Amino acid sequence: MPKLGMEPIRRAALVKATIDEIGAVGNLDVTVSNIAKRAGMSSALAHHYFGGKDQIFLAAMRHTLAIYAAEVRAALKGAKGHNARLEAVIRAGFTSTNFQPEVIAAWLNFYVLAQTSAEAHHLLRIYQERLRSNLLHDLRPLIGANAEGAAARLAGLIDGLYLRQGLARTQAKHSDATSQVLTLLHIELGGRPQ
Amino acid sequence: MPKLGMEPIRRAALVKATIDEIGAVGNLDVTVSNIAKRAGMSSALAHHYFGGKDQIFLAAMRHTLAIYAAEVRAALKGAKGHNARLEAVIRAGFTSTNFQPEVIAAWLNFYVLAQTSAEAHHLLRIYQERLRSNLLHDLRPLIGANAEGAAARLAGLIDGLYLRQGLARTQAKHSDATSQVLTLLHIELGGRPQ
Amino acid sequence: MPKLGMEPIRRAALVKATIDEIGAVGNLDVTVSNIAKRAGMSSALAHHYFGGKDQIFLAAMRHTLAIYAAEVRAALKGAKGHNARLEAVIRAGFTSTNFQPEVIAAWLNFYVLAQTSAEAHHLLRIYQERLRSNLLHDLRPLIGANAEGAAARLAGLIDGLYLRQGLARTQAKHSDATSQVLTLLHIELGGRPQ
Amino acid sequence: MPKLGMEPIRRAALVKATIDEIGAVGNLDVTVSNIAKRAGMSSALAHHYFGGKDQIFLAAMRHTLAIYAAEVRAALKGAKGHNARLEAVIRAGFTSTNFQPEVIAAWLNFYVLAQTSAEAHHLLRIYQERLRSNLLHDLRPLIGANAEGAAARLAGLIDGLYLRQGLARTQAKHSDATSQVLTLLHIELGGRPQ
DNA sequence: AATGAATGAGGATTCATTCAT
DNA sequence: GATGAATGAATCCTCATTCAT
Repeated sequence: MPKLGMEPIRRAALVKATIDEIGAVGNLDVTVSNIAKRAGMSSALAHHYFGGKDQIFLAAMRHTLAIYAAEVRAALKGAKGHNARLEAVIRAGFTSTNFQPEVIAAWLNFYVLAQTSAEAHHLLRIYQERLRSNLLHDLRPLIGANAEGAAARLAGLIDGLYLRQGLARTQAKHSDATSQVLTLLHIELGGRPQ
Repeated sequence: MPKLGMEPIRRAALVKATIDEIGAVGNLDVTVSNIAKRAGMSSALAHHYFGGKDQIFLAAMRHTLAIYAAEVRAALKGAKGHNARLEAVIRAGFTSTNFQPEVIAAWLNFYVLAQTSAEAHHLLRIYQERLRSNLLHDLRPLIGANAEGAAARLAGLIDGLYLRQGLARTQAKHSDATSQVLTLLHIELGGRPQ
Repeated sequence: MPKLGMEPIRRAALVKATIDEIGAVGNLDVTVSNIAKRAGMSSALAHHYFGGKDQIFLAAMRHTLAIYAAEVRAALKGAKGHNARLEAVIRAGFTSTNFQPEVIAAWLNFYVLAQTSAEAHHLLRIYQERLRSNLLHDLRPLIGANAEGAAARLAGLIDGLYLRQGLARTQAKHSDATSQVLTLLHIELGGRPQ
Repeated sequence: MPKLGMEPIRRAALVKATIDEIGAVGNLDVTVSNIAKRAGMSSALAHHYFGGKDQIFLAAMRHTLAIYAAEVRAALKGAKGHNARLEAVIRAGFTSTNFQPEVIAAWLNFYVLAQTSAEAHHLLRIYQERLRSNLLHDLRPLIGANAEGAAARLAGLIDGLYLRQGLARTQAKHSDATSQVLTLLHIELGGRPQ
């Protein structure tokens, strides 16, 4: 067998390497060569499988978003009731998987990429819309007309804490970020600030 | 006859051009040549005045931060009372000056720059700390022990809304962003969500 | 089951594809991959059968020259008398088969190839020599000492018209080219220009 | 040692180097690096002055065509009478300047370039049209209705002999080529072949 | 017989930066 | 003060070619 079926393996390795490399370098000025090296192959092969640097970035982005989406879905599966579901959605965003330095760095850079790449822009929009709709779905039964605003604030705070975490070079205390958002959820639902 | 006092003029022109160029391109992959062209001079002169690309970026960043700081200071000057001061701080961040597309794009890119440049990192930290301390200063008398958390949430939301605005290519409705934060302030102070 | 006798079929397909590809691209910057794709096989197989790009080009060249030679031979077979034979040789060069855009493009590129490839140079020489000798063979009995010059001019004109046809992107009016050469033949044989 | 007004000097050096390099390599697979090296500068500078490889080629082509045109013009200036003018036009094409190996190689490659580059195509068309019109201008008064055909044949023969000279690696006997065309002129004008 | 996998080599192009004037 | 000139160092991408299966 002529070493068949390498494509998915190679692609996965490249996607992983891309995120790691972006995390290591801190921006999108990563070279295809270095990504490929990190993934254990030649840059030519990376081009062969992805067609170009842009495609590699987009694949990495899709992967990151997919992981996030999967975590949310998994979290929702075990949650009963609106409150539990809202909590689950929030916690999913700050999972240790999602809150690794490389991933945070990648997220930030995807926002930059979205300034130039229509596709990246689109992907980010989808993420935002999904987050908003997830929150709205369970906020509405609880607080009705206030749900819209609450969802916007919760989503905004989640993104803002992510952004800020990119700056804090400390080993991410995701518990902090999580609890801030959960607190906001609490008070949005009518509880006292704490 | 050598023109006297050109330096500050040239530097200002370059700083302005840098922000505009970053806004136009959407990321930090702007060339010194293009910045210089935009500022009406040769790239060699840009190097002469700033020493290098990094310094140009940092100067642009300092400028943006300085503008922001000035707007906050001015807003605080006319504000009486804790509530008014908190509102002023919040509103200052979403001034039309600060909320121009180029400026938003620049902010985002400064976060990226802070991943690699210690100086940029430092500047962003100062901004964050100042925002936090401004909020804290007037929150503490009002809500005491809850002030810390409230400040973190308000600051996080401000940054998050900024980030999100970078994506929305619509002509910035800064009123929306402002009112979201003001609403959060309101409920953090014990009001009912609205 | 290994297919038997595939070799000649594959080789023929590649030769055909090469000429078409050169015609489509317009120069020798064609890739083995594209040629192979056009021929319905992998580039590895193309290498397997020909050993390398150079060999593929040479095979395509030999094929083109062979076709030409065959057409001349066929035309001569039905021609009686010196005049008829000369006409036949001339007409054979402008057959619709030989005068297809791809073929003309290929010819031009073979001249370029002959600048670097000794073998290509050799093949082109053979073609030229054969044309010259064909013309000479029937000119000599008719015009004696003038035959050498007349042959050189006729051959030169044939090649020149070919070259020019490469430029004219119009659907080849081979009749024009043919009649120009036939007219030259006429006057070389002592007729009045017309 | 940067001086002012280097541009025309550099451009001229690059054009010259391009023709020489094409002559040396035998085709258009020349590298900008090698052209630049031959011209005594870095490839970056070559790009700076021309913008890209294509532009370099076109400049070389324009230069070659301009030289040719100048030689024709000069030759015509000293020629009195239709016969003399026709001879002058013909001889000009085979001047030692135009008939250097590099120049012949360049011509051939320009024909190839014209298959892909609209601009190159255009330039070659202009050359052909000018040659045709030059010939026609002096043929018409002499042979009237036959002028069109004669011009086509003369132009075709000139190009064909050029093409053939590209193959003959012998130090160009331009006298031969010239005399062939002059003989054709002679017989087109009603003389006996010789 | 046939091909997917893989790569080394090379080339066009860009750009920050330096320097002499 | 100001700039044209100049380049070295990258970087993306392509492609002929090889090899294991």
